[in-house]
Amino acid sequence: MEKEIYEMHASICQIMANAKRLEIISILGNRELPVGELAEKMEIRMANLSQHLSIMKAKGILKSRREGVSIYYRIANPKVVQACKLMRDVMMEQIREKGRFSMSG
Amino acid sequence: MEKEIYEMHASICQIMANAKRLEIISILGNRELPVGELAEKMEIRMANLSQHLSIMKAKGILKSRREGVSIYYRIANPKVVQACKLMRDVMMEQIREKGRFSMSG
DNA sequence: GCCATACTTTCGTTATTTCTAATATGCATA
DNA sequence: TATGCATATTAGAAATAACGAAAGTATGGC
Repeated sequence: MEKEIYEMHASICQIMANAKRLEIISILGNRELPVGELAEKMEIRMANLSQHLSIMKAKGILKSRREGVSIYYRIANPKVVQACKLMRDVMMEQIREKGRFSMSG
Repeated sequence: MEKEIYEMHASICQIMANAKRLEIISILGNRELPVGELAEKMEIRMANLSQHLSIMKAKGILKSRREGVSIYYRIANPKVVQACKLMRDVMMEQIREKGRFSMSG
């Protein structure tokens, strides 16, 4: 059913609908980092970061590997980064065109 | 402030985090359609569709023009369609790789 | 001016998301 | 096996989003 495809599609796009998850994607880029280091860079509580990481991993956006006591996360598919860039472009073009950007609207 | 950029970015990405809005983007593609016709294709109530259209227009994803009594909507920036395609690819690759896709996870 | 059509807005309800705090797990080393 | 460190999970509260129903607005024809 076509509608189910849209549901699945929406559920994966939802990853990018959160500022902290976008920050994770942006910080990780093409390298891998342990959770603690990410938390430090982002200045958020580790429990909260861990929740986001687990959501992103479950959706297949991130992958992780353990090295001793720490767990390294990385982006699973570079297309996610591309898609993010495109949407950022869209936003930037809007800001330029209109001189503003309505977050609430 | 960098954090604000992520908030703005998230708020525009949020458009794609909803099945009906993805369907709107997919149906519109590079043509324009009046609201009634969209509602018919999507099989949803016009009030509900109108709500989605208004959100998308406010975010600059859609543009509209009136022609007599009907209002035609179109996608404002083709990059949105590209971004959608990329995320759909990510999803499809996952389905292929894993033979499954976890929507809830 | 009055009515029909096409669409939009408002409001109340329900569902989903996000966060913090607290608790639990997994691994390494003594 | 006991302890400590890194990370994960759970529960519950607060904020946000989505929907339907009903009322509102704009346009065109009579």
